[in-house]
Amino acid sequence: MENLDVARELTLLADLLEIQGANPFRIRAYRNAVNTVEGLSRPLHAMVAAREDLTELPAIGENVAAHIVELIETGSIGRLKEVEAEFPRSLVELMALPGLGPKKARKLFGALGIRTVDDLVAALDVGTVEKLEGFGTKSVEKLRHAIGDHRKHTGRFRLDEVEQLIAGVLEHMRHAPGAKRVEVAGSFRRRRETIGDVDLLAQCEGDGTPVVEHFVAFEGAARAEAAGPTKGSIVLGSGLQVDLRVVPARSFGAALVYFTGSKDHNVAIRTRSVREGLRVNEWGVFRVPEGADPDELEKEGGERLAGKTEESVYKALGMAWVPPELRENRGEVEASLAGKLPRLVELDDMRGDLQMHSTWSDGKASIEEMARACADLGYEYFAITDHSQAMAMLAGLDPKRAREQWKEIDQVRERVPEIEILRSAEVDILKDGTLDLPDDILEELDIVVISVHSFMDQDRKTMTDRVLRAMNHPAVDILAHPTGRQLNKREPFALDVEAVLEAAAELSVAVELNANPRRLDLSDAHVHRAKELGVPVVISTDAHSPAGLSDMRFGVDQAGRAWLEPKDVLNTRSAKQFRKWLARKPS
DNA sequence: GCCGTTTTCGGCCCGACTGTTTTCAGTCG
Repeated sequence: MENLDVARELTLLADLLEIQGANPFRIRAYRNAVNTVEGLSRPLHAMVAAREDLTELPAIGENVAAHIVELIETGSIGRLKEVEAEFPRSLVELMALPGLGPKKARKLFGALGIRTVDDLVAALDVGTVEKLEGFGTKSVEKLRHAIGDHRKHTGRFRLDEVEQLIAGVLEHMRHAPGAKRVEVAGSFRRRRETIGDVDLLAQCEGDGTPVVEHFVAFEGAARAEAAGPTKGSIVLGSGLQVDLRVVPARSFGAALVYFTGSKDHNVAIRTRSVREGLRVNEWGVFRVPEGADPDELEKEGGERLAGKTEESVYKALGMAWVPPELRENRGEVEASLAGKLPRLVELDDMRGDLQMHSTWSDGKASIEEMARACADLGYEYFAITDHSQAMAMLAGLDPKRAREQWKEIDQVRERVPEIEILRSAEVDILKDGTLDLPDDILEELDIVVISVHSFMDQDRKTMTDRVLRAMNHPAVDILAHPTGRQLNKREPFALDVEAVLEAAAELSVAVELNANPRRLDLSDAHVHRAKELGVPVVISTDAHSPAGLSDMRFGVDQAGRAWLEPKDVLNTRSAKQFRKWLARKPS
């Protein structure tokens, strides 16, 4: 049982309690606990096994701690079973539909016995939903659209997909009448690995209606969901929802903080500000007048302290500006107040790229083309890591071809002297944990990268033992894409990541943060755990062409979400310092 | 259900838009 499984069960409990109509603050308490669990870098099952006190964790008290222990030790939560007896867990599937919340889900279930999206479709078809109190022709129409979208995609889009999907919207908004500036906020700005919907912010003085009207008229919009004087919402043909908010310059920074989120981050800073007699909303930071009832104030009532820039908003709250990647209420608020925010790793810090392929295996470009592309990026060094022989369909290298490749590397070293080329290979970890190239080849490589590409359905113990055995080979330097996941496509394979990271620390093996936006493997929480354990991290693109080298920025963003500083990332080191690390082991 | 520079009870972030409930609940972020 992984932390994500625990988070899922607790979320389910919160959702069902909401349908049941439980105390909203109790529901929020569960959701706060979920946020803690999702951000936790250590596995709860290990903490439970070690009899650690879970109530030490933020937002987890006696009750939730008991639920977690029960879940891990018995596989289920009694409290959840009780609620499920009243409302089936399939109802939360309904709540995934935009516009359908807990109240309506309860109503559909109570009045019509609807449990699933399929049930809902049937009821919509026979017209019984429309007759329900609280539902009308419009809401029925919206539900039909929502179901269509729901079936079209999994609900979330990868970061790189969203970049492409919103390019047209951003171009369109450049011509919005009266809009001075348009920024993307939300989870996209926080650089989460997947995005649910996109939040745009436009700056405009006075009435925002023309900006919103221009926005909803975007030709790529399948339909408009909402359009008011300060807010609009469209759904693109892909099913991606894009929301727009329009604010004046004096509020732009406050709105940017607010719509960048995360929700938990906002709640944390607002809760703090209430204690200071301040009020924070998307219009600014305001001092609540002595004796005034905050509920009676206008949205911009009271003395305005800040709002124009994000920096001013945080400063008014006694905080340093927080990088968007950190805004998850996982310690950044406290760190900001204490002046102890990390200086996150940036693209400019990167001095080399340690995984890429050439035409020697499944890459699209020659070694020389990759070398020149890396030199153009300003790197000091890079590693050519073509596949090993087990990857026959990818033209993986056997010992003979590896030696041939080295001759070509020598030639390219002469032709492109401005960059250091490391002789390497992405060596397959075979089914039994042995490596796919013989020791004499491994010893002659400058750097050895290993990874799993086969038998990914092994059980957790077999897979973990296999990876640990491979890591114990003295020639190994880097474990690449450790969990094998592909976002929205392939689940990570069963692996005890905690055990792997502990071994990496002991064996002085680095772990890769694969920067390819389809992978981003390890995840941010696991990378954070690597940092805690002192495991060196490398950020590599796994590029199969010169264009693929630009994926580095996705890896750097993810590293920022894991709180990584330049010193935590091996390939921020100069070539000389990196060479020193390579020489750390006798072999 | 959690939490404490209002410490073991009484709070808990704040605003916009939609649809339909003629004065506001539900949903969303």
